[in-house]
Amino acid sequence: MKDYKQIIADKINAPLEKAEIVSYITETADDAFGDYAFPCFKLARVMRMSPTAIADKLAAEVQTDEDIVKAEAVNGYLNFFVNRQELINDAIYDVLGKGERYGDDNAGNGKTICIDYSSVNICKSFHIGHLSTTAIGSSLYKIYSALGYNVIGINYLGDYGTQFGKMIVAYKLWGDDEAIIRNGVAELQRLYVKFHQEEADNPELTEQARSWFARIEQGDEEASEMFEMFKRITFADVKEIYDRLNVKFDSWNGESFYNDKMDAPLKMLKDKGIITESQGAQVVDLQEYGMPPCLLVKSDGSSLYATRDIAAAIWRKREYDFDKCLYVVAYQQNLHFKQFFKVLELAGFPWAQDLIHVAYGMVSLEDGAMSTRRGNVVLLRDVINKAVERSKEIISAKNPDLKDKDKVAEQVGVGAVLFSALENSKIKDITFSYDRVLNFDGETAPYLQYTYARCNSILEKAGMSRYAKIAHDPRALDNIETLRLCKLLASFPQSVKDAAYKYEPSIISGLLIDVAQAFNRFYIEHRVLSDNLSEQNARLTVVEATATVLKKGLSLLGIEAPEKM
RNA sequence: GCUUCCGUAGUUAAAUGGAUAUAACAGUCCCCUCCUAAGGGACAGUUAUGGGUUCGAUUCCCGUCGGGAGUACCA
Repeated sequence: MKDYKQIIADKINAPLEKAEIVSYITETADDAFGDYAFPCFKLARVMRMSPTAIADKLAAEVQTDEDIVKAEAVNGYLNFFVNRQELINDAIYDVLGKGERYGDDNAGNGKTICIDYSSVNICKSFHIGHLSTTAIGSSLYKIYSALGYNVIGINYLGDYGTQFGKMIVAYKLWGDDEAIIRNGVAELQRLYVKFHQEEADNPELTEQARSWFARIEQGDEEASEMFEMFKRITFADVKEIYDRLNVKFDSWNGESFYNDKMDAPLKMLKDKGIITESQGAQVVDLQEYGMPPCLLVKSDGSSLYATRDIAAAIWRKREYDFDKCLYVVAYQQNLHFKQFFKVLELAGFPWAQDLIHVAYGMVSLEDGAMSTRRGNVVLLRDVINKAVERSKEIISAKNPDLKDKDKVAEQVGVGAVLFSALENSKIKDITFSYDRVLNFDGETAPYLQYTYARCNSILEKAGMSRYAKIAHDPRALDNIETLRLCKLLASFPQSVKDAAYKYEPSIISGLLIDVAQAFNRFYIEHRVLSDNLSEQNARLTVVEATATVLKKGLSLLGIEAPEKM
């Protein structure tokens, strides 16, 4: 695509730096106004003229050519019309030329980025509260990879803490091996909930749990064996979910991995005089930064969450030499991240500014917050199963002869679930609703997949695959629907970059919805397959370019695009 | 209390400080002898509130109201 803003800036004879002019140029709100606009209001003071007069004057001075065919002044805006036929052509051939690599970039070559996401807890079932971190993290993984970064996906397992002592106590008291084999994590979960119920009346249990956890830490054989069993059961459970969601990790180093890696960082912080003692605990005072102190060592000498996170950040920097390290974790932990980032900064690590907390909103149920302890959760597996079920129902109603029905139903159902976590700004809270996840109409993954399948069906019927080189009639593309669609296709690479640098996959999902809507309008207005071959060939290029962008965009969200549905 | 995030149609959301605030869902009504109706179209309906900055504010600043989250030995 040509850099129209630059081209236009060169044609504006205003007393401003070119870069500043470029920064003011926007796309028009309505294509009736042209394609790009330069608002003249800021010039009013400099030029001592009204914006309307300035726009008139500048418009008269613009030299039109084959790129910029018209400039006109409207209400203080200087509006430009580009050569739309060429814009359409450039957009299509840019997509077709790059194919599935459209949107890729080399901006990240030679750079490493760590993404800490999903981070499951041992013994806890995978519920919808874990969907956001998993879907957003996995999508950012794919987006940064497309931009050429070397990406390290880290599942920072929650595999450390007194709760595992509690699990052992619960297992020894009420454990039922058959039920565990049959129900896996769900059974562990049941034991965990039971423990918390019983613990309320029997504080003795808490003491036992503490001592069992101490035995895990000391490497006691019986304790370790049980702990390993809990881990195996949890992994079997989450592996199934990750496989279905097509989510991958390069490292599973969890909290316990850093158990023996905290002493050196603590000593270093002490040597630098950052740590002070307060109420028996060792803390970093952050009052002058408007934050409560960051606790690193409890009064009983044991470590805390922040201690492990600091050790982990230092270890990761040494191991991966990351350019950035992202933590895809809910905003509830905003303060925690601000604190430990600040501690690392105070410790003199310049890379502390490369640690980024990618915060997202909470998921709650219609009847309130979820709680693993109270057993009030919606399991992700159940949600996926219901979505796949729904997808099957629709297929049998609308397309009963479809091949690979089960596979397509899985792709559509899983897509719908993933999309629900990626469609909106990540910071928004979500109230989980089956009605919404199971609705496959409108702005949803199935709508995008359906539109892709529509494109594909036309391409298949046309019986050819590469349209780029076939002669075609450009007049078949000279219409507003094609223009709007092609502008969206052309903006895809920038959206991929924006999504990466704002840590916001919804920028891509939003664009894909716009693309699908624009395509479906194009589809209704302009029949593709026809006897007029040069017209057909021209429109086929639009269809193929749309299919390419939809498929690529969906893949960056971690969603598959079935050829037929 | 303090810190912080969020308040846009009935609901869920969009909008680098720019032109008439944009979609979807739900509702009512149209469109399959026509490339997949998981689609398209029509109708109706929105910036919490009071100030300020600005030529121009959903966007930036201050206050008020409402909601979420956090706030020392959990993670």
